[in-house]
This record gives sequence, C-alpha cells and structure tokens, in this order.
Amino acid sequence: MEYDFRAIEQRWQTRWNETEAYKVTEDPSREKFYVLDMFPYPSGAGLHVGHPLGYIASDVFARYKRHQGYNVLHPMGYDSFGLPAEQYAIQTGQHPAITTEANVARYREQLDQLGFCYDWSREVRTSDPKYYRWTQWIFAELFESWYDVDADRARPISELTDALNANGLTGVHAASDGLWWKGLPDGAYPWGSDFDGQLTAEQWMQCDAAAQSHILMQFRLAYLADSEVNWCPALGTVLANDEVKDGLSERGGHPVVRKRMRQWIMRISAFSQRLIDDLDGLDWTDSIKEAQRNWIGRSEGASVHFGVEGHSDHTIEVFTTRPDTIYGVSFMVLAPEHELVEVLTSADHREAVTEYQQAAAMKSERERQGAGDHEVSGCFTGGYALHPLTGEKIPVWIADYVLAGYGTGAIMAVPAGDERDWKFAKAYDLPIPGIFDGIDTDQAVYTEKNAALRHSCEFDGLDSQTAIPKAIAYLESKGVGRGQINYRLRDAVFSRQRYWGEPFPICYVDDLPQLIRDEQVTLPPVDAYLPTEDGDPPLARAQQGDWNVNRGDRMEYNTMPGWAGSSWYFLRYMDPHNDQAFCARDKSDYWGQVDLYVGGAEHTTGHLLYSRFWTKFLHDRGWIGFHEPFKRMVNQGMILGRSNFVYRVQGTDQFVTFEKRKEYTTQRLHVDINLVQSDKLDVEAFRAWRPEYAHAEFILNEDGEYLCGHEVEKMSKSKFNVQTPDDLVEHYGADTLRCYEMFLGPLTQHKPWDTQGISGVHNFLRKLHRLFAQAGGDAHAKDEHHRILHKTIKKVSDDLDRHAFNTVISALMIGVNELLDAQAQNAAAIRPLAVLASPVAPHLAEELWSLSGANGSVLDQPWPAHEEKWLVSDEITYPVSFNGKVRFQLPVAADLDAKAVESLALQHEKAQQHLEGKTVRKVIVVPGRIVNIVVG
RNA sequence: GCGGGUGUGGUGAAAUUGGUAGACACGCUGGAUUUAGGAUCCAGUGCCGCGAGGCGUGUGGGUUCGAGUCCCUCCACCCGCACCA
Repeated sequence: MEYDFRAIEQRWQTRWNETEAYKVTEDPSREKFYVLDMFPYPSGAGLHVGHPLGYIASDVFARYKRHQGYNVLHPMGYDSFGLPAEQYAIQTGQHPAITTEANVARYREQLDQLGFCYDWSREVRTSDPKYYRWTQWIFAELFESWYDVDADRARPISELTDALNANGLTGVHAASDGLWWKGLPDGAYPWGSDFDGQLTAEQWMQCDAAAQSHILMQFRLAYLADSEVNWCPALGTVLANDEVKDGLSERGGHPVVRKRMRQWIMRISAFSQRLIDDLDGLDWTDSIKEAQRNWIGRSEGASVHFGVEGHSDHTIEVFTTRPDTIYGVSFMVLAPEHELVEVLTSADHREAVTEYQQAAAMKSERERQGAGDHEVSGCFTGGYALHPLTGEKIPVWIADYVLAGYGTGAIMAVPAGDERDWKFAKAYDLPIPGIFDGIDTDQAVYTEKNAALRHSCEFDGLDSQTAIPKAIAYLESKGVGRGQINYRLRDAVFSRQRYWGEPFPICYVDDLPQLIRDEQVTLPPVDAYLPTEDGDPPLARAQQGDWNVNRGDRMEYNTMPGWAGSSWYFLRYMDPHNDQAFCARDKSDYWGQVDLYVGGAEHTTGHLLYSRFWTKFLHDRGWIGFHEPFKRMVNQGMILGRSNFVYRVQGTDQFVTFEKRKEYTTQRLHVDINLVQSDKLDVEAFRAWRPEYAHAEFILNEDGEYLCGHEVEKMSKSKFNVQTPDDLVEHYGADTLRCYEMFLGPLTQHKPWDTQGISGVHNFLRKLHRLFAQAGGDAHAKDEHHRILHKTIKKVSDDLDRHAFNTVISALMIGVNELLDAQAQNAAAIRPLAVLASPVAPHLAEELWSLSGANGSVLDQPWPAHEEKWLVSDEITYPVSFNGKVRFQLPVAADLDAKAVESLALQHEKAQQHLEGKTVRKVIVVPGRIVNIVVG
C-alpha cells in the first residue's frame, strides 16, 4: 500500500473539523499549558516557507504537551490593523477592512493545509470592533489611572483626587514629568512663579474644573501632552522610535523629521525599574533580555545644580554618572533647545547662538546623530554658570552632542574623563583640568575608573568607585545635588495620524478630552484615507453623521498605534467572546501566563516592552493575577532564501552564463527561482517572464546551458527567491513539510532554505507508513523490537523537552530504519511509534494509529513512557584508547567491575602490540564509557 | 565603540554532565534493476596515504589520563544598540 498523503491528510483534517478535535475549555481538574505564536500581520503576499517554522515548532510542542495530559491552549489570530492595508486603501480607495478580510482568508487557507492544532473558535483580530472595544477599554483604564511611586503600582485616578482633596500632593509621589506644572496651559492657577510643584489641598480646591482636569492630566498613565515626535510627511503620520531606521521610516524608507505635536502618551517610564527587575525571572535568551535592558537604559549617578551668573533665580540641573569628577568641570553644554539658552545668551553672542539653534532644528534626526561620524560643533552662549562647590565661573556652550531628550538636556563637561567632552575641548581650545593622578589627559582622554583623583579637594587620592558615593553624599550635604537614577526609556507616543487603527473613546469639550465609556466608538467611514487639507488625520474627514457616537465639540481624530492591540491579545484568547470584560478573571486565573511563546527575534523589543507594561498595569489594577505575560520564549531563526542571478552584458539584450560572466562587463540581476532548476535557467520561460526580456539572447556554456549564479539572502518578493509552502504541500504533503522544516536544523538558528533535502524526509514518512502497512496482529514481537522502540521513546521525549526538534526527526528516522531492518511486524508492539510521530506528522500518525487496529484518535493517547529494562543491555563495548587515541573495541559483560575491565583490556592481544617496549603508567576506566591506557 | 550570538565534511547538521568527532539526511561516486527516469535497492563517501599509519571541530596557547565541549589570546562573520552625559 502506497503512502497516499493527499487522501490521508484530507481524511484526517475533515475528521478533526467534524469532531472539533482542537477545541479546548477550562478544566480545573487538569493542569494547563499555554503555547502561543506571535500572531501575524496578514499581508497580501501570503505565507512563505519561513513563516510556518515557528508555527510548526509550537504546534509540535502543543501536541506533545497534550499527549502528556495537559490542557493545552494553542490559539491563533491576526494583528490586522496596520499600514499596508491603509496604503493599499489610499491607492485604490478600497476599504482596508476588505483587503484585510481577503488576506486573512488567504492566511487561513494556508495555515489550515498545514494541519495545525489551533482552537480556531478562539481566533482574534485586532481590527474587529468586538476586540478593539477592549483595547479602547484598557486605554480608558490607563487614562483613569496614575502611578504611585511609593507603592510602586498603578492606582485609580479617583484615589489621587481623594488625596489631593485631603492633603494636596503632600506625602504623595505620583509619577509625572519632573516639572509637571510647566506642562499646564497658561491660565489661572492659584500660585505664583516660584511654585515648586508642592501643590497644597487649598491650591487644588481653588482650581476650577478645567484647571483640575489639566493638573490630573499631568499624572494620568495615558495623558495628552505636546511632545517632539518622529513625523513622517510622506506617510502623514507619527512613527515610534523603533519604526525609524537611520532617519527613514522602516516601512517605505521615507524621510522622518522632528515635530512638536499634541499627542496621547503612555507613561511607561513609571514602570522602568520593574521592567528591568522582572527580567530575571523570565526564561528568555540573554540577547533579548539585554535588548530590553538597553532600551530601558538605566544609569546611576547624580543630579547636580549649577548656579547661573547674574541670574540667581535660575539653576542649571545636570545629570552625571561621574559626580566624583566634578572638580574637573571646565565648561558646560546645553542642548540647543534647552530653555535656559535664552537666559544665558549674552547680547554679543545672540546672533551666533540663534543661528546655531536654527541650524540644529533644520537638521533631521538622521543628520544630527550622523551615521557614525560624530563631528564636533557648538557655540558659546557668552553666559557663565557657577560651580556649586568652588563658585568658579564656568563658560556655558550649546552643542548638538547634548540631547534635549535625555537627562536634563544639559551636562557638566569634564574633558579629562569623557570622550565627547575631551573632543569638544580640543576642538574649541577649552582647558582640560588634569584630575587623575599620574595621567596626562592633555594627550588622551581617561575614561577608566582606576586612577586616583587629584586636584579634587575632599576626593583626592580616591578611585572612582570609592569617590562616587562620597561625592553624592557631599553634594547632598551642600544642598546642590542628590543621587539619581536615570532611564533612557521615554514615555511612548500613543497617537497615530492614520485611519486603520483603533479610534480613541474620546471626544473634546472646550479642548478638554472626555472619555466615552457607555458606548463603543467604532471607525467611521471616510471618503479618502489621507490627511485633510488642513493636515488633520483621516478621521477628521468623517462627517458628523458618519460617527456612530458623536459627542462634544469634536471627536478624537487620531487612532492608536499598532502595538495597542498586540499588547494584550494573549489575554483575549482566554476568553475571546466575552462582551462584559476583556477577559474574565477566572479565565485568566486558569490559563495564566504564556508557558511558551514562539516568534522571531526581529522587531520584538518594542512589542515585549509594551506588552509587559500593559500586563503589569492590568495586574496592578487587579484585572489579572500575574505581572509578566510570557514566562518562556523561543525565537526561531530566519529561513533564508536562495536567490538566483542572471548576468546581462552591459547595454545589450545579451545574457551570459555564470562561467563566462567575467569575460564581459555585466550587470547582475535577480531572476525568479521558479525559472531555474539546479541553477540552470529555462531560457524560454525567462523570455516569457517579463516583456523587457522577450528578445533576450543567451551566451551559453559548453554544455549548451545557461547557468545562473546564486546567493543566500533574506527571502523577499523583490529578490524573487520566495518559496511558498503551497507547492511543497501539494507535492509532498503537510506532514513532510512539517518534518522537513523541523529537520532543517536547530529552531533558533538562521538557515538557508534548500528543497533538495526534502526527499529524504518524505522517504522517511513513506518508510514509516510501510512499517505499519505491513504489520499484522499475529506477528511475533522480538526483544530487539522493544529495545529499538523504547530507545526511540526516550530519545524523542528528551529532545522534545529541550526543543531539539531537528533531532526528534533524526531519532524517529533511526527508529524506523532499525525496526524495518529488524522486521518488526507486530502491530501492537509498534503502535506507540504512532504517538511519537503524532506531534510532527499528525495526519500520518492518525492513519498509522488506525492501521494498527487501534480505536479512537491518536490525539487522545497518553505519551508513551520508556521502560528502563529495555534500555539496559547485558554487554558493553568499551573503546580502548592509548594516550587518548582509540585503538580497538572491547566487548565485555555489563556487570563487570572496573578492575576486571582494566585487566581484560591489558590482556587483549591488540593491547599487547601497543604496549610493546613501553610501560603502563596509568589506566583509566570510566564505567560504561571508555578505557584509556597511559603509556610512556 | 558597546552588548549578544555563531564558526565542525562538498551541503544542512549531530555529539544533552569533558569520554569512540561527523549520528541523521542531502549531494556525490560505483553497482543492481529498469524502455527511460528527477523511481527503487545495495555499497562507498572528513582529509592525506597503495598500505600501515598520520592529520583533523576558525587561530595560537593552557588545564586534563582524555577537550568540539573548560580557561586565556587573536581572527572572521551575523544580529541588536549606538553622541545616553
């Protein structure tokens, strides 16, 4: 009987659908296991062979856990809001929902043919109003929350209002921008210009409702503020930092400039320390954890206040990680945007300063940060700061290299100990006070921390490690500074000027945002998906009657960013149809954290950070019982494509074969891999491929063939090297593709895609099928068959436990080969093999299970346990080595002790040859492993 | 520059705690069968050597009876971050 994979796969997929084999429900009597894939954005291109790699791995693991008796949650859905559908809508006028629907259908078809064990009844789509209703709800909860720094958790805003009514801000540490009152609009507030943020209850009560609302806005976790954003004129939208690469938009590669806009912002910075600390408990790779830490960018140091000469009402606050070097300060630098530049600039420097500021503002982020070459530029303000310890006058400069967005936007420059300060001092001929004993900092900067300090008064003779805490204490005692921890992580801009995203449940009354909580706001239809002529986002095009809810003076026109919906989707799978809550607490208590999260490592830093942030928030507010979403994560490597090239002779229609390309001046062009077989080009197909090649002529090799060049690179449409799973499933079946992708190599490694090897895996499945097809009930099962089977059970189980899917396939191949050689024909005896194969080849496994005469579905079978008695053998073959080089094999009884093995080894005739004329210095016998004889 | 990772046959790779390096596959070579094959089966296949044997896990060193595995040095490549005070 042949292995008819088409019939088999069809039959069992139908059966699974009929029996709802993969539907799961909460069952407190069983332990749960949650296996999650990073859900895809349904792009128009469909899946290529790289996409399913992670899905297959997680599917294999989910099935394995199911066999082990776990109640396995393994859902799938779509991150279906996004830019490509919107761009397509702009070009064609087609509503993005239609495009998305079509793409989702295509994805589903491709996923279905691979036989995944997803519980599709739990499917989610972020663009479905029934889903984004709850994304909006979480936003609303964030809006209605503040961060209590002392309790280190988020709390309802009503509790802050209560505190303000009672005691003002006294005794309350609410996370905010440090100078929160500066963010208030101009208006009547019951305090003067010397207000320092210590709001009293009286002051709070004197504010009218609007003023109070503005004050509360400074503390909400989702708040409105003017902020400098990455504005992409071509896309008409704001981009997150991780959507900008080298000053260009990641999607489309359009220029990005900085612009101040009123935006919704998420106060993720309040969670910085927890986002760092909680990494320790996660089973993620070091590189992913390190990327999280880098992104958050904690640094310890001190904030120090410098006086301003002639302006006793101002101080310049700086952040430094090296307060010990404070006596080495010879100048200060402010970011060009720093608010004190106005104050400090003297009349004779005003023109130059203004010019420098303008030049800096004109530059894009890209030019300012420069692609590697950090040119020194700056401008003296003419103003002076006063050293907080010596009272010395210190010139104040402005320069590009100080960033407005980090720290306080100002630094104390210590050229002796900081590379950038040193370069700046050299460029502008500023003094470099030597503060390190025995080190000539005129010649080179010294950034290490080992040297003793000098010319530093109370810190003289100390190394940095010792001096830093002393310096902080000293600054504190003088009232000019304090220890401080700084984070690079900035609050996340949450507004996008796009159509295809979640609308905010917000309207404005007198420019004050009002939450809409009693009714869901859904996306209104618009006549075009572009900004308005006034530059408002596309939603501003909606007419009054187009909104299903229309309140206040106007609705919010922005939509939420892509990461909104993807930050909590793992929770919705637990309770996907709940219309009373985003997820019932008893459901999230049962399913809990994701036990295994599988996805690519690319672009995940932001996703993980935001998802962890929202999880912590929902936990703080008591909506869920855990504070990290993904306990364990595995990042699959990228599958690379193998591209083919043709070589066009410059300026002609002639194409020269790979071997002769050097004889001409040629242009290397990607050619569709479907026109190439084993690097040989089908020249007729090539002519037919594109009109410009219709008259192509070919310079062939000796064999009369056109040979293409090749290279391994990322799979992409533009490189014509995309392999879709569809052809392979058609040709070999889903089980073969599944096994092959697993067999390719370690899951986490990048690897080139090469279909040549697929026949080997297909062959294995055919042999497996043959093994069961020829087995009968009355054949005799020999001990050897049991030994092979139990060895395989152990190996496959161990390898699955450690996610070594490639060797799972190898182990099964070995088992099948050996059982065929040993003529194992007893159906009952080989039956457990069907269960072993079930995670990787589920369709065939069902077929084998039924071929072996068993009832029911293989899915419901417990995972076989190996029996130790079949693994022990009564004979062991020792490799015997001399000085570490193996010379012969020595079979002995397994229960022989080391001494006896040693003497047998030494007596062996081959041993005698190697011992001739030499003395035995030592004999090492490692029981069960090896014998090593040291001679000399 | 900083951080993370990877270097093993012609190719993808295996070797889980230091114990026979190259399992399992692909490819290749030879053979059988076949009208033919990109089908099937058998044998061979790390390199050098007729052979005995020697050499082999990016480089150089170290620890050890024994190193792909542990330590140090250097090299190459990939990924991430990057004027972060």
